[in-house]
Amino acid sequence: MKWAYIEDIADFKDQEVELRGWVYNKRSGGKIRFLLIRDGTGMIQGTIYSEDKDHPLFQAFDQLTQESSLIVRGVVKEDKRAPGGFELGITDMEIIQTAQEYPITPKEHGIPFLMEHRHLWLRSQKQRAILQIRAELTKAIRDFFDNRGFRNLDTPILTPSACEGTTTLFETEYFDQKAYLSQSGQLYNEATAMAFGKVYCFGPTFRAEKSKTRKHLIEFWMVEPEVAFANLQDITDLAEDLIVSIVARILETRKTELDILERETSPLERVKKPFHRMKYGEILPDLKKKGSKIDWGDDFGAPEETILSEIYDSPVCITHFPAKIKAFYMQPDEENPDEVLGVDVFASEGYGELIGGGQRIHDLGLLEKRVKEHKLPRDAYEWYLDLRKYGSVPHSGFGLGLERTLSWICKIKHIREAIPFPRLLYKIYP
RNA sequence: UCCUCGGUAGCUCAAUCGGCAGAGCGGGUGGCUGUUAACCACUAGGUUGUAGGUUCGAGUCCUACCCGAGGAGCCA
Repeated sequence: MKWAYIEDIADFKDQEVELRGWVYNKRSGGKIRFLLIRDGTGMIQGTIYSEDKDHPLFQAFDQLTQESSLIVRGVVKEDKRAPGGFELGITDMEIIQTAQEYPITPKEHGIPFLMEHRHLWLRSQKQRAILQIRAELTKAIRDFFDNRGFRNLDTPILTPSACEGTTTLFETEYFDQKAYLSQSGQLYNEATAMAFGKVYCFGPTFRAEKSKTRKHLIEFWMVEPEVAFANLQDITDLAEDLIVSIVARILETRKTELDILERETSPLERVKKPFHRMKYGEILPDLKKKGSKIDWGDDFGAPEETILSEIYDSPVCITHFPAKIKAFYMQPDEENPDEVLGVDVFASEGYGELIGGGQRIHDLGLLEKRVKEHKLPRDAYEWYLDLRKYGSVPHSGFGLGLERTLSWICKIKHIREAIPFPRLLYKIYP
């Protein structure tokens, strides 16, 4: 008999199939029994009917507990009464393992309990929907860059020094040296961009910051493109195109999952080019008008991100930040050296910063000066300075946080649900 | 790191002024021909986060600690 997956069940109407999966829930009614089976691709209701109270299938059914694993065989029937529109008339059942009392019952649970059982929570409908969209999002991002001729070149996770020298890094041993977990692939991207023109890296990054908010993970995934000869304008266009492209893909292919999450799609449908683009200095008066206490030179905080999404109902690009709040490698604006050619993209609906990036310093002298000003160990950056000695060109790039983007697309309350196993402040189990 | 709130059955929660520790779900037993987080009846299940203190008496009040949640700063 053919082993089928539930997501393809419509193709097997009136045919006999074998399904392999787990018990999601069961209900019984005297001479009829209902079994909700999930197989990782979907869910279907199986039915057993008999006049005989002691029918072997009833006996097997009665043994089943939530999340027991089993193989069932039967005929696929279309039935409007069944969730999903199809059901399986079970003719044969093989129990693989009878699950012990399953902790996550089909009732409400609290966050601490669910987090403690994250390895099981992943089986729930909403968690599956979020992570299904995550998988599609990753694919959409790769497709976007691959289709534009970008080369995917991985950057190291173990690094000899800080990329930006600001945020706290995880330190580890590297034989007789110290090493740090990467917090960005950018500096290495700049090297590969000089070798390949257009590159991107896509991998995990680590921040040892003691952040405890719904927008922060200790370990998160980031895609970082870097383009030789690109300026701020070019890279802002790229950032817009990327976001428009991935949102469109999710709307097109993951409607079912967005429905499971009860995600209203109209804010996503509004994600079209061009985005609102403003200089930092231009947006300040609007922020202040709405109650922000920000002054020129302050970085955006949570209140500013909230206000931005109150003013605009789609993503916004902010450029030309004060130099002192940005990283050492940011290219200053020629007309106004206190400002740098950086761009941040803020999501709508209060989800905050999705993208941070901009144009990098390509002048050797200026970069050397910045390294000194930021008190960075010059010998660790020697290779990075080399990139400015041998055919230096203006170049730009950015980083997009995968989990933040996913949180926004799914409109979930907390970023911890946007990754299978979140690493949170002081929390590394399971 | 700071601020706020919380910890009672496997889970979600209740317990009046300090006065016998309870319900729903889940488990077990039985019932029901179409259930949709099924339903109905019965049943088992407790070191009230830990340590100390006040009191005739503490889940409740006080002190310290542990754990968790929400928020801030920093960032993607």
